[in-house]
Order: sequence, then structure tokens, then C-alpha cells
Amino acid sequence: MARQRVTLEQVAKAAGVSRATVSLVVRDSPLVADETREKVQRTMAALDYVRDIGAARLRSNSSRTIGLIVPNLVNPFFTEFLSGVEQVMGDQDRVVLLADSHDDPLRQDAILQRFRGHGVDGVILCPAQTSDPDLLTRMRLWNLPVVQALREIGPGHGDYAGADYRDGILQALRHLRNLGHRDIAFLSVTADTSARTERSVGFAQALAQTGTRNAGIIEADLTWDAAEQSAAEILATRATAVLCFNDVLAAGLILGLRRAGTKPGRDISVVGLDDLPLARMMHPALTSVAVHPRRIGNEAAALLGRRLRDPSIVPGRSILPTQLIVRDSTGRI
Amino acid sequence: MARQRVTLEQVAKAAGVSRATVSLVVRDSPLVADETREKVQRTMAALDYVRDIGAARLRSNSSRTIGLIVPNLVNPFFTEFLSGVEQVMGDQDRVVLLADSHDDPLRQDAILQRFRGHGVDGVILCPAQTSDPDLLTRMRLWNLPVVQALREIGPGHGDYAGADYRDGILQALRHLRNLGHRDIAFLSVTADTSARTERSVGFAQALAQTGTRNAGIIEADLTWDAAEQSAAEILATRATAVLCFNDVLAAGLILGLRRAGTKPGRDISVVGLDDLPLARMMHPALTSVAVHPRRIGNEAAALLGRRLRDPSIVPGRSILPTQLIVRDSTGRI
DNA sequence: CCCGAGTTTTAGATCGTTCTAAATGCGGAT
DNA sequence: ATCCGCATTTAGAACGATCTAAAACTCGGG
Repeated sequence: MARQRVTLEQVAKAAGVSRATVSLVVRDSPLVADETREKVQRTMAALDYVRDIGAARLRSNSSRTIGLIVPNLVNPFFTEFLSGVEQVMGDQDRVVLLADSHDDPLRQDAILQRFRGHGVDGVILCPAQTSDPDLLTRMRLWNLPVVQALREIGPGHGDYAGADYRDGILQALRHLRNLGHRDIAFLSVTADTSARTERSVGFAQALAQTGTRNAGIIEADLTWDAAEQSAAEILATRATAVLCFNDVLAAGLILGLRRAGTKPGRDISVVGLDDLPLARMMHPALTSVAVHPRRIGNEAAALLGRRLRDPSIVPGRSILPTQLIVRDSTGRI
Repeated sequence: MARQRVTLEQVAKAAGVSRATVSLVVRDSPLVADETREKVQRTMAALDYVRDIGAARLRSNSSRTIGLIVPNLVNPFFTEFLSGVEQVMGDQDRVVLLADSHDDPLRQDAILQRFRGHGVDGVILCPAQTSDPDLLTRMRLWNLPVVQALREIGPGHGDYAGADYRDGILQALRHLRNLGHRDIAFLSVTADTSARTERSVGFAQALAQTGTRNAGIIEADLTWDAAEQSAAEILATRATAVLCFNDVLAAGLILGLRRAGTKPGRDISVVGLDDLPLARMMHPALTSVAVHPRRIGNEAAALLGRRLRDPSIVPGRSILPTQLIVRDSTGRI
């Protein structure tokens, strides 16, 4: 069975015009006469012509393709984000190349090379933990536009989309303070990312601003099991409330606390970050800071679109507001 | 800032050989002498050469790119599946183009055209509901290999990867029967897919095989809210146990039941399908049929890889076993 | 009847690779 | 010396689009 791709040439022959004219029609150029345009469009439809983007890119350097690298496809937070990116890109008639770095900088490098080879127009990157600080410089040398999202390499410059976690944490601690809590622990992660430092710093600042006290910072791997294990450590502190790095940890912790015989929401308060859909489903339903990862994905995609249209534009930083959603896992002391 | 892509030509010049030789090295051809190969490889590394896959595909018709279409990126079930696909494809040094059809056949068509334009080698498709039955014929005409997964258009032929839902449902109903339940309701979805018919048929068969009775089939949209609403309808039946289309519906239902004052696991038993991670986190923890979507993704990717290697190979059907995970949402009558 | 301005169309080069078919170099058998 | 076979290398034509620069029309005005 032969390769029977319909080419510009064939459309041109069938419509009785030149290849160049058909190419103009394909690209919606105003240069072509209305009558010709229609004739050509009819022929294209009749022959089921599909433009070969690869060939087009070879000549024109625009592949209508972007790369997306996330550190973890299993975490619903990133998949929500991903779906936000896909949505906007789909509407712009761009295609998303997806890859999972598993938070491994080497793998991330390999993915970037692969993306380069495929001629992506740009990349949306949630950098893997401990990414090489001058990765961004290298990418600039490669002429590869990048928008960072959710995490950031080095001090903030370049396009970035994220959420205002600090304010979210402040809201959470205010809420806890109002319920009478003074000693608050922080269940953090082991992974070393900008997201972690941002939240740690946010926690410290919020303690100061609300007049509450640090009852200890516990670290766990970013898995439900690890969080469940950490319940014991948390209970060993004097904390009456716990702020969690994210909802996954919060969910695990609550499971662990319940297993240990404590009643989260009564004996101890737990606040999550992210407000994943599952927050509602848990028992007790989780008080959490809504971050809207999908919207961050929308923003990141929009930023990249903007950058591709005008490479010299000044870097944009979208920090979306967060808001505390109070449910049953927090209660008066 | 100029476009400074390093090409075969430049590598060839620097290494003092011809373009063709460098091309052979790039493709690991055995035709080239070891000494030359090493020299060329050194030069490539020094110049930071990146092979342009688009240009390569233009000549050779292999883009090392596959398209993946899922009906819903928000449902964790599909993202687990997706991550399974990505994993295998990444290992094969292929890139995944991802798109979300939102269960809309028109959108699905548009995506397929886009993928065609990008010259994907093949497609993994979870068909949108009510997909045109002869979509598969069209794709054959396009010379576009396809592996279906999780759902299927028309009667099963062609490569397919899925799970043995029927057996899973049978396991679930046996379990309920052993707990003393005789009247079982089925909380199904409105969407019209092969997945739904498979589960409906499975339910009917399992009723017969276990000597239990159909206490009613309720339909809900595939959202947590809709499932929550349906609790009232369920309670209006004589059912003492409910089998749910999937865990998302089960989770919503449990929420609705609790809100209505019933205690799932005691007053009424609930079984989910899929065993998403959240099944463990709910209260009561959800009894569910494990399906391992990630593995199905692995399988689908493997099937497509096989097909690409040998287009004439006989179609493969991977139906993975399922197993019932008993937790707290089911109990003796 | 030719000219210039404006509109529409086109030939041919080009992008970075792979493929085909032929050229080259070398050692040993004739 | 000449020729053969083998291993290695290469020139040049693809692939399917876009781009550049120029050609071909059309239409009033001089």
C-alpha cells in the first residue's frame, strides 16, 4: 500500500493554478482573488488535502507545536494544570507535546533535546527539582522561548505563571488564628523546588503576621503513604493545627491521624493547599487554599502565545490570587 | 538574533566528511567505519548538533511521534492512563502529542486532522462518545495506524487495550451476594460509549450468574455533583447495594448518601469501578474494582509500537485482569 | 497605443534531512 | 599489471512546503 499523501502540487494541478497560489490560499493570504480562493478551497476539500506542517516548518520556522514538561503526571494538580494548557493551545490550533520529567533533571534535559529535534516553537516548563540554574541561559542560546509555571529556576525573571501561595498561606493562618490556634506545624516535602521555598517562606511570614508560633516543620515524600506515616511526628509536636504543603499530603495526613485515633477538625485542625477536587470528598472535608491549577495552565499558555507572537515583548508574570475554602477539617481549638 | 541551527552540512564540513556520512552516523548505520563514526560523533557533540526530525520525516516517513486522544483530561482515570502511555513512548524515544476531545466527535475529527498534518506515525484513541462508526475505515484510508483503548467503536476488531470489566463486575456482585445482598442497583452514566454498554451487559450477566436481582438502573452525568444528586433516586429503590459505573460516581454518591443521613457500608453498600487513588481516602474507604489504567496505557503504547514496527501484524487485543479491592463501603446486610 | 500603478499569479530556490546509485580505496587472486 | 569483491564514502535528487522576485494581467490616463 503506497504512501498517497495529497500535496500542494496535486491540488494546484487539479485546480489549474500554481503551487504558490495554493500555498497562499492555505495561509489565508489576502493576495489571492476571491474567485480563485474559492476554486482552490473546493479542490482542497475534494481531494482531502492536509497541509504538512513539518514541511511547512522546514521553510518557515513555525511548527504550531509547543512542548510541555511536568514533573509528575500522576499528581492531579499537574494534570489539571496540563488540561488548562491543552485547552488554550487547542483553541490556538497548536499541538501540545507532552512529557513527564519525573522530577529528574537528566530526564528533563533529554526531553528538551527531543523537543528541540521536533522543532517546537516554545516550551512550558515546570522545572524538575534541582534543575541546573543556567538551564534558562542554555535555552536562550537555543533560541527556544520558555514559560515557567508553578515552579521557577533561580530568581524570577522571564515569563512565569503561578499562584499567590504566600497570600493563600496567610489566609489559612489567619483562619486558624481566628479559631484560636497559636501553635502551628508545617507538613512540607523533601523535594527541593522553588514551590517549596515559596511555601516555607510564606509560612514563616504568615506566622509573624498572625502572631502564631512555629510548632515544627516536618518533611515527607510527596506520597500519600509518607504523609500517613508522618502523622505520628505531627502528633509529637505541640501543634494544634497543621498547614500542609498540598492536598495530597493533607489527605494522607488525615488518614494517618484518623488511624491514630485523633479526630481531624476537632482534636487537631488540618489545612491543605491546592483545593483538589478530592478535598470535598474526604472525611472530614478538607479546608484548603484554592489555587485553580487549570487557570494557571491557561495563563501559562497565553503567556507563551504572546511571546511567540512577539519575542521581544517584556516578560510577563501572572500570579493568580488564591482563596481559602473552609470546610470541616479545621475547627475551634 | 539569527536562526543558528546546526545542520548536517555544517557537521560534515567540520568533520571533513560528506553530509551523507554524517547522516549515516546519526542513524547508527553499520556502514560507516568506526574511526569515522567516532570523529563525527565528537564533532556533533562539539557543535551541539540536534537532528531535525521534521526534515527527516519529510524524506523518510517516520516522525517518532504519536497522537493520543482522550475524552476528558480532568478525570484522573484518563490521566493515569495517559501517564502509562507517555512512559512507554518516552522510553521508545517517541514523543506524545496530546489532545482532549471533550467527548465531542467533531472536536475529535479536528484533532485527527491536526495530527495528520503533523505527520504522527500513529494514534492511540479513546473514542469520543457517539463517534462515527466508520471513523476507523477513514483512518485506514489515511494510512494512519490506530490503537483503541478503554473504549471501542463498533464491534471489536483492530488493536485494542482495555480491562476485563465484566469479570470485575462479577467479582463485585459475588462479594455483595456473599454479604447477603440480593437487590442491587446500578448507577450508570448518560454518556453513550462502549465502556457503558460493556458495564451494563456485565451487570446483567453478573446478576444472572450470582442470582441477585436488578433493583434499578439510575443514570447520572459523569460529575461528582450529579452523582451526589442521584442519592435520592437510589434510596427510592429497594436496593441494599449499589454498583457504580466508576469511582467518581461512587464518590459523589457516597457524599450524597451521607448527606441524606445514611451510613454507606452499614445501611447501604457501595462498590466502585477503577480503584482510583482517592478510593482509599474517602470515608468510608471505597470498595472498588482495580483496573490499573496506567498498565492499560502501557499496553496500548506497546500495541502501537508493535504495529508501527510491522504494519501487517495481526491485531492484538489486551484485556487486562481486574480485581476487587474490599474496603469499608460494603458490609453485611 | 503605450505607460505606470495596482492587483494577482508564478517559477525557481530553499529549508535539513534521507535515499539511490555510483564512486572510491584497498587487498588479494589471477 | 589487471581485475574482482568488499567496505566505505559520496554527489545529487528527492520530500512538501514557503519565500523571493519577477511576470502577467487589468485599467485608466496621456
